[in-house]
Amino acid sequence: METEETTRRVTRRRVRTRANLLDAAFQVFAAKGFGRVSIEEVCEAAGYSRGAFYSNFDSLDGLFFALYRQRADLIAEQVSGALALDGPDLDVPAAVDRVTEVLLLDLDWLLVKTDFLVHAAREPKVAETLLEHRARLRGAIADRLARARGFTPPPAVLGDIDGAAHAVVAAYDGVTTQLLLDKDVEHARVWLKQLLTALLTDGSGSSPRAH
Amino acid sequence: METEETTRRVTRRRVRTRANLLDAAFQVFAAKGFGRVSIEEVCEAAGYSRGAFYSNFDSLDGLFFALYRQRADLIAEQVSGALALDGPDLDVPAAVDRVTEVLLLDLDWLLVKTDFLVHAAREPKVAETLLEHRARLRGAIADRLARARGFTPPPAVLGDIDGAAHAVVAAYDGVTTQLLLDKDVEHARVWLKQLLTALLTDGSGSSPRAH
DNA sequence: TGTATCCGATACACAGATGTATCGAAAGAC
DNA sequence: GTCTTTCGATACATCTGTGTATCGGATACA
Repeated sequence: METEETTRRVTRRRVRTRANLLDAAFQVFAAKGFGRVSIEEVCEAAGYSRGAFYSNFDSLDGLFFALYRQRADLIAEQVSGALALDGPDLDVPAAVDRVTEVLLLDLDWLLVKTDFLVHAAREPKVAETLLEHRARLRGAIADRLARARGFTPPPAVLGDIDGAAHAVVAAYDGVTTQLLLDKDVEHARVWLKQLLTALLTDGSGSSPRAH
Repeated sequence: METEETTRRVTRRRVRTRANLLDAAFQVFAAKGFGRVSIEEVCEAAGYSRGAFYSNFDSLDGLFFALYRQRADLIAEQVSGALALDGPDLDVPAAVDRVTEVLLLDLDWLLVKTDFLVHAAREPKVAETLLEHRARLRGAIADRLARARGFTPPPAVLGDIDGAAHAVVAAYDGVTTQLLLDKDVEHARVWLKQLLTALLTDGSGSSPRAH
């Protein structure tokens, strides 16, 4: 990996192999867990030798970080899209549906993301980055809520809109935890929708069975 | 580790070293993460050689499993105690307070527990065990809710009491995730209380700021 | 106290991963 | 096409962890 900031001749082959390494890493990490993976395994999965790896990254941690960044940004984009989709007004339930769809799309991603969480929990520098990502997500949600509900304040003891956004994220995280164990994506979706509805509305909705 | 089920000659030293190994393992796991820990490190931390380890366990996984079991049972007991504390009737807020206290007591435990979660997410056999633990916990909560609220059903779209118990666990998991990153136990406590209150009551409570 | 059994330390053989140094080949610039 | 720069394969030295086999001291029990 480069440490110098001299202008390299930035080739084309390089970006391809880098992308290949990242893709392979995602697969391997999802399958075995970050802690159980060696550099060699990633290289083998990508069809390269270790030389390629060390030419593009400087450690497994570095690769993992790049991988997380890449995928997280992608998801964040999708979420933003799902949030912005309908007009400047209302329809929280529809937004909840769309976001839920995006967030619980890929079980492998949830696995890797959780790996990254526990990794970050022990590396303050990394934790900071993750916290920023989450803050951005919350911000987008809060904006959406502010737009949607006009001045209808969130109910109950959640506090202001910011509190509601916090609650949304917490619900997402909570559902994710269960999902990682039972692998039932469909159930997780309806469950998350119910939770969000319960948190964001005044409890005037219907009362389907939760489980 | 024993595989035979023959009656060994009791043992006293054995239980002590086993306990020591488990304690050391907890420290080391909390500090570095399961995936980053070697058998040697655990032994060194405990003041034993690898011989002691292999005499008591047959792999790091085995040790980890035993460790989780030990601590999880302990916590479960405490939670049960906190739930059962007051009379057969009511006072959900008080119970929420006590349980919150117990659940968010030890950051190290949360770390190790999350490590165990991602571990279990990739080992169906382990996942089953964890799911059972969680089901028991939910059961205890549901019982408590049933006792406390009489026939006041949980509000909103959560469904029945079982759904409410599910929601409580989800809230706990969600708050844990954030806590692992920002390490702010106090904030997590008040935040969890608010979330639970929002989920379990009809929203008639006060409206403190959430964040 | 004697003694049969158990526990855990030590040594060894081996497997696998790491990082670096080197070099041929590929890719871009002209 | 050539020439220069960059990429990535290979080989090497090293290190760390693993599991096993063995043995002396510890422990329980009579």
